[in-house]
Amino acid sequence: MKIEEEIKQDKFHSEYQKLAINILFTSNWLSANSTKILKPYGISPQQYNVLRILKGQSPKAISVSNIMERMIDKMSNTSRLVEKLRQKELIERVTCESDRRQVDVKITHKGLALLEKVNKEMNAFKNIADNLSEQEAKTINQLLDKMRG
Amino acid sequence: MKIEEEIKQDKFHSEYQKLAINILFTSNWLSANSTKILKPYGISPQQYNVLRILKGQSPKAISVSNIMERMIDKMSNTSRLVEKLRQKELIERVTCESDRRQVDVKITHKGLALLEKVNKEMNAFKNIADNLSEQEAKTINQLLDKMRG
DNA sequence: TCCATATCAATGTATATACACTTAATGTTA
DNA sequence: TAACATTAAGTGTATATACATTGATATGGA
Repeated sequence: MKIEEEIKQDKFHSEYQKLAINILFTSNWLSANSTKILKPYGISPQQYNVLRILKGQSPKAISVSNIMERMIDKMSNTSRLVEKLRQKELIERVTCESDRRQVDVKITHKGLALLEKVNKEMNAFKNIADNLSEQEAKTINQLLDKMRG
Repeated sequence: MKIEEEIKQDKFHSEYQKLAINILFTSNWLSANSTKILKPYGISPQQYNVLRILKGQSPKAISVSNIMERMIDKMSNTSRLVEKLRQKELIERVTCESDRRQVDVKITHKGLALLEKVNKEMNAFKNIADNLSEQEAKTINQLLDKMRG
């Protein structure tokens, strides 16, 4: 559906302004979708993002600041997110011996098992694939990268 | 900068997964930018969105639920946002006489004046225009609309 | 008219977020 | 090595958010 209809605004100041609004709107649309899928599993999209990052490094551990660098939303509070995941026993956290300021974080078997189940449902990206060709997805990816400069 | 570098992830499961992440990341990037510009004016991006919607209707008033329909983030709490703006005297709120469940909301002179000043700075969209042609912006807009189905 | 249902806005509450500040450990250099 | 700067992580706090619920009004059918 056209963004004009989604937010009932029939004209925009420019194609660029419309683009900014379209990106924000689409992002919220994607988030709402993930939140809904993740809810029954008791994790937020941000926590899911952290779990995926840790799975990507598994079985190695990485530091909290390394997690932060890899997060989609750099502004979120990684320490507290990690603590939430630890309470659920989805990750483990150990002080790094060689640099005692750092904390080594690693996904647990329980975390990997959860991710396995969730990922199946997270073929929410299937929705996207239903509407766009792979080439079209690639085009947007290239243009967004270009846009951010 | 390529999304791969932004979040230090060198490969994705598919072009579609990459697209979802790219949209979320770019949206956060835009939000962080607006938050920074708006901060000295004491309003949040959501409050800015509401003010713009009200300006679009000015001098007419619209109901809280009409505002909600037009918001980029439909999930936010419009009642409370409106109350914040009222406290700052940027809008006014009157119970609708013909339907006493509704509330008529209208932007004030003070609100319009603030928007005027902010909008000048909000040519943050200039950043986008620096990197993309109008045709490229249009292409992304069309593809995002198509993507949401 | 009466009652069930729908709609509009507001509120309660748990959680999340932004952002400044603190604490502890490590690096640097005079 | 003492003094200062930097880095990593955690914390305090005000605000924002998601989401269920409430309360008031309106609507539509028996």
